Amino acid sequence: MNVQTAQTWQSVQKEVLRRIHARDWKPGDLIPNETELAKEFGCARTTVNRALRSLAEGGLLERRRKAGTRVAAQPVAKATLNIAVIRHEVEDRGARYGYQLALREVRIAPTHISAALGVGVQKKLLHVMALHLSNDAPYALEDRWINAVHVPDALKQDFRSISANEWLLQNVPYTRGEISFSAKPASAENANYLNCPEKSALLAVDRLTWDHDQSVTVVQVLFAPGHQIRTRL
Amino acid sequence: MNVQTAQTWQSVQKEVLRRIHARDWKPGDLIPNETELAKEFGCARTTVNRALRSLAEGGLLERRRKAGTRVAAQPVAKATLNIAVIRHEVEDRGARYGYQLALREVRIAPTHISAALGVGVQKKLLHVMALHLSNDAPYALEDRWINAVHVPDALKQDFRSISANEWLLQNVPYTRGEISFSAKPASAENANYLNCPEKSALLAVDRLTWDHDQSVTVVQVLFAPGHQIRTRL
DNA sequence: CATGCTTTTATGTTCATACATAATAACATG
DNA sequence: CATGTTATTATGTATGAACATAAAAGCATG
Repeated sequence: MNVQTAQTWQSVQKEVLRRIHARDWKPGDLIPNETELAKEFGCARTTVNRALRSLAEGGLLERRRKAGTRVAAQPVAKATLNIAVIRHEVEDRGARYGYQLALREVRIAPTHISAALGVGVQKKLLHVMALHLSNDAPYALEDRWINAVHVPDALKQDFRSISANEWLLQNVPYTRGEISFSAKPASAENANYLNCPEKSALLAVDRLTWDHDQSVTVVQVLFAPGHQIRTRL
Repeated sequence: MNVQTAQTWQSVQKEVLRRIHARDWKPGDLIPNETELAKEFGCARTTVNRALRSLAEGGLLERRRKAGTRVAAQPVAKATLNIAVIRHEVEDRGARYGYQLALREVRIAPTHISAALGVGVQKKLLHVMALHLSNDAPYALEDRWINAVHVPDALKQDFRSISANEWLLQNVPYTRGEISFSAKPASAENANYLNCPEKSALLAVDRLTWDHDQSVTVVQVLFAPGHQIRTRL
């Protein structure tokens, strides 16, 4: 019984982490319950709970009432990607941000777009394409459709000085969304904007956002060849 | 003062979320402090704290001592990707998983690999390539180097029936890692394994993991063309 | 007016206690 | 022995009170 004092939940977490990394507690193992740990560490059960809950949220522990807490058999690595405004992404890398509106039109969308947005095929939607630049070089190509029925204010915007990306985030709330990452070959049009060979491998990020039961926007962002999205584990 | 009873931190969070989505509290706005909200909701400050802290962790609120809590000016969308064992990824999609070891060798690594792992250029490392199959079709190509100095047990494994991916997760702990996503054109060798045209756009996931100050492994996983990594926002 | 010290304040955390809830284990009953 | 009921238990949550801490704001001093 290693009774210590002046425990913070972080210090409890740190010790638990140490034991997991040292393999005192191996993947799949049941660890002592909160009451026992609290006694051992000389702190309140609340404090142990805080430490363990936080680790469970990170996927390193699995907890179930009555069954207890065990070390995750295979810690599902949770990579948290911060999908920021593209301007900030560029500026954070210490580069000069540039923006060019490539196209703005109101028209009937291709069926796969209106289907994704869940609007009638005959509805006119706002279509915006824009190029984001980093130190004057093409950085990303944004191809976006906005549900003009749900977001009529978007029709008043010309998106010449502010990107749809930023305008929407500041002006239109959303309650949920989907995001997907994939690789796509550059079309002739893509290649033209991004100044790269046709069929180059491009990283594509597709997003679809909803405000309650109304779709807001669907967007594909194509990054210039070589672009990486990185994060810690 | 809308005094309610029987408050749970989830119900407080729900109401706060409602106000943000309804734009009662707009991006950038300062919201009432914990004590005031606790009074309004008729619950303890601790309960309000729990609700707001959780929202702040999700990036929707920004909190600073003394300065107070404000709605994030632009909610940085945090996409949490679950990087699971590839076998589980395939099985979760309801497909039959298959595994083929393509190559296993112990040799001096290319300099960019030994540099990434932070080992001397003359050190021999374990190199493993394997193909993961979904319903007998190529799903992903795993190209991995293992730091045999730090993980000598890996040399005893032949990786013919269990993938290095799974063996490492179950047997070797790590304390931190980096992960990056990008798009790459298929090399002739890639194309051969993945049964796709050369120069196809492939989604690449690169991982580098460390156990304290010792590198464990560096791996590149190339997914077959068309593969998507999806998640909710 | 700049600079450093002090006060104030909102969030952050700990604690003991109490009760809620999910899930297992034990038991009873047919 | 199968099945449904009950007790037990570990985590989950709420509370009030107290103190910690970061940071802004106010104040004083040169």
